[in-house]
Amino acid sequence: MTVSRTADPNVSKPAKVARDMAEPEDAGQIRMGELSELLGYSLKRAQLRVFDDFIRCMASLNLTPAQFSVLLLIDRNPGRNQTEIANTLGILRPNFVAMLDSLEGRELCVRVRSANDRRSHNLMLTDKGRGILARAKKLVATKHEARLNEVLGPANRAALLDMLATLARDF
Amino acid sequence: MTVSRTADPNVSKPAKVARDMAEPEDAGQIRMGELSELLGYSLKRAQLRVFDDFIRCMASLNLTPAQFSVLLLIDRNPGRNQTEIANTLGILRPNFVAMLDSLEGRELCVRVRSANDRRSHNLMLTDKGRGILARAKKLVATKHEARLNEVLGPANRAALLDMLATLARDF
DNA sequence: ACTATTTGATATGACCAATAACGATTATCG
DNA sequence: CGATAATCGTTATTGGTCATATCAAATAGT
Repeated sequence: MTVSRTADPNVSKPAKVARDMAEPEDAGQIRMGELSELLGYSLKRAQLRVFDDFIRCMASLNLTPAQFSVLLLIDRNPGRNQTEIANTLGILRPNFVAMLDSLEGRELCVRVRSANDRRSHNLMLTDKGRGILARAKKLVATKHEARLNEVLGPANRAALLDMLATLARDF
Repeated sequence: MTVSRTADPNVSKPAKVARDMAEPEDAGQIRMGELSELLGYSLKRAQLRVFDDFIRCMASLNLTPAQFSVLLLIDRNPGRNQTEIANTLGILRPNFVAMLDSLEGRELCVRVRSANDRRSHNLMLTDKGRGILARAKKLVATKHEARLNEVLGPANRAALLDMLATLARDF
């Protein structure tokens, strides 16, 4: 993609507001055209904002959205191997290795060689990992999702979630 | 982020469906846990799908979502400079250079040194660029957005767009 | 005039996505 | 059994995007 996370758009050039005449007549706001009707564009924009807020809310725990989702999934499905966890998150197995290295290096989870199949690793959280995850969940609920509820309202938030799930599933 | 575009998630391991007993009792679906309630997660997932479809719909014209948005913006705001266009799209100026190089190389737009300010380039579409843009808009309307309407329904699509705009604006 | 700022551009680094390939292990099946 | 194929985690590598610092040229401010 291309839409940046920090190059805040529509900064609107507050410099030279209300010009005292004499200029090519434009110099005003830039017209978005049918861009405002493009679902994909708004989708991307909203996603970047939401992720940004998520990261800010998690700053004290230093967890990215992806890391959070991995911890969550391992906690809910202890003993699954890397391929299974990576696949359900849409992460390719090669790229999942470094990610697990990081989490395991922080002692949030462990790889345990499976007894049945000595090729695979059974993944599970450490006590520390469960503690961090619990704190992370609280932060998400009280800071992140709470803010979403403020902006959207509970009903809209639920409706939005439903539509997004529909898109991710049936599109 | 981390969610991949092609590592299709929830492939669900159709191998070994309906096992004839005798297994560690799990081996079934992986539990998503509160991940299904995480707005950011669904947002990302949906965004990747929509962009993927956009790219497929545009395959004949070879336009990415970002390139399409640039052409659209230049068409609606001819004569603006690179900084202005890049900023409103959330693209950083350095990263916008190669993008314009590509579009200009395909003769879809041109940079014209400004007479007033000889530092800046006035951007405008070529005739070819306008032609491509017109065809692109048709493809988006008849293939891409039409499909979104099918899956969501017109009312839901409008509501979704509104909520996403709200998020991108007020969040 | 002198300094500061702006514009487009270059170079570079960090990170993510994607593919191919490898060693170790397990499954298949003739 | 034994050969072949498939799977698991891993490494290496490539291409793409995002971000920062910096530059020369041009302009603005004083």
